[in-house]
Amino acid sequence: MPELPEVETVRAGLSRSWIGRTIECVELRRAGLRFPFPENLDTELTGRRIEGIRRRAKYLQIDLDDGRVLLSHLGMSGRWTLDASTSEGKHDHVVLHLDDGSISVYNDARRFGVLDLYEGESHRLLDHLGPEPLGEWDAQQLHEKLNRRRSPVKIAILDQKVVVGVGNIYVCEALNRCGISPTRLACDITIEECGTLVIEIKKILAEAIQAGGSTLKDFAAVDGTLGYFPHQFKVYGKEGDPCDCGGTVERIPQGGRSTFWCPSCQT
DNA sequence: AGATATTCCTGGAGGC
DNA sequence: TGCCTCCAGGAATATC
Repeated sequence: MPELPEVETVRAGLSRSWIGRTIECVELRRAGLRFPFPENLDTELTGRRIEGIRRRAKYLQIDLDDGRVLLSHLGMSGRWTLDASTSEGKHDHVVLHLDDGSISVYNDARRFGVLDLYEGESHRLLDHLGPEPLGEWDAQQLHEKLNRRRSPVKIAILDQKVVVGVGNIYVCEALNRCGISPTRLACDITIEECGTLVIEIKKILAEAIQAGGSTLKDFAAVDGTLGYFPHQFKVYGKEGDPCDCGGTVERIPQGGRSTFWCPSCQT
């Protein structure tokens, strides 16, 4: 499941191949993914040159030469494959033919992804989003958001209005590094603890981007060979394993998903 | 407004 | 081997 670091690496990979290219032909193999595609998406994209690719939260914003933006979210299993040799895979939903003769394929088994076209600054999926964790994000901002929430801190951090891009894996890892129990109420997290959380979240995301950049310098994330980064997790998926502190990693359900944590050192 | 439940979807894992 | 059930999860959406 791509989290922010994965999306950032995909952005870098796509940028290298796509920027400056013109889309010559678009094949839509179905009418939509999570949401229906906008009307005539294929012809609207045809002839457009790609001028840049930005990222907001886990959304990719592909800037086109007519001022419009192609919005792409990978959902759980979405994947852009560049220089595809075939576009006949089982879940190949969208195919772009570029003016250098290459073929880019969007594949998404679970179809939680999004592909949309918009113009201007505003989009319904972007407008409500909270701060970027790797931007000017600090303890004060986090504390203000957590302050008025009575849900567990782990659930609150997953809320895109609190901070964007921190998914289930990295919130578990960050709380473990900070020694904070995922079951604590958000409003009980002190400003000092918010400071630690902000620092650790920034660090863990930056490390993951670094790992992606070095391990996947050939942009494996978008050439179809890899869905996960070979990243070392301390608690995520480690139920029953020993924690560094000597305790044992446990798994508990929170909001219908799994939280991995160590009750010995996270209090 | 905030909390909670539901929803989308398929592949993979475990049980028998 | 095969069938069945359950689970994973981002995040919008509806409901209370």
